[in-house]
Amino acid sequence: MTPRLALPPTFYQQPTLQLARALIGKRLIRICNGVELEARIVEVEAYHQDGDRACHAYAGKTARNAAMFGPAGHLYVYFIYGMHYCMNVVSEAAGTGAAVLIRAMEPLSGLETMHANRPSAKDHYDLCRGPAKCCQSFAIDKKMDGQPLGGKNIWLASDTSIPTQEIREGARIGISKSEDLLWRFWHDRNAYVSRN
DNA sequence: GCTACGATGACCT
DNA sequence: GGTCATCGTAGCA
Repeated sequence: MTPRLALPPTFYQQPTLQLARALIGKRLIRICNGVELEARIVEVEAYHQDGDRACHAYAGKTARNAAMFGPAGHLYVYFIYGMHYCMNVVSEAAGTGAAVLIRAMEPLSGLETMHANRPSAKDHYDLCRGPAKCCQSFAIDKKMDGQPLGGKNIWLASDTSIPTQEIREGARIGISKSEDLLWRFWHDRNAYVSRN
């Protein structure tokens, strides 16, 4: 079994696009009702206030996106479509609005609890195959907004060795602005990715 | 105060 | 591939 050690704060200080790539293969670990949930990240999208009109921080800081302007390595969790939550890893120095959206993960352990958290999932592939599904399986909502990764309830741990050449990049999904930016990164031909 | 809409998912055809 | 549930924000009056 791979180590459970949290990644150091310096990991989150790399530029947003670089961090987005680096997040592919990392493991997200969360303690939920005493059960350890673990999954590896297989799909992400980067968002940055500078020149990215799809970024929630593009128009400046508000109560909703405040966590994006906070220190790197914290969570930005937002509510969308009246019923879903999505989680981001905050990047860049405090004062800059940028983050990486976790779009899909491959469940590794605690699958029983994930299914309990997300009853509509028909199989383990469907537990974390989409940003809102990740939050549902991991029981992440607004209460986690602004929380640090590396605390005792939730943290990121080292790689599950995905070769760099297996990481693909392309246009982000579900946005209607700045669609030209190729800021989505995913593990090629991975069945847990929302779209290949 | 009012209103449009969104970094989605479930279900239908 | 299409529809729609459901509500917090932001933008505007």
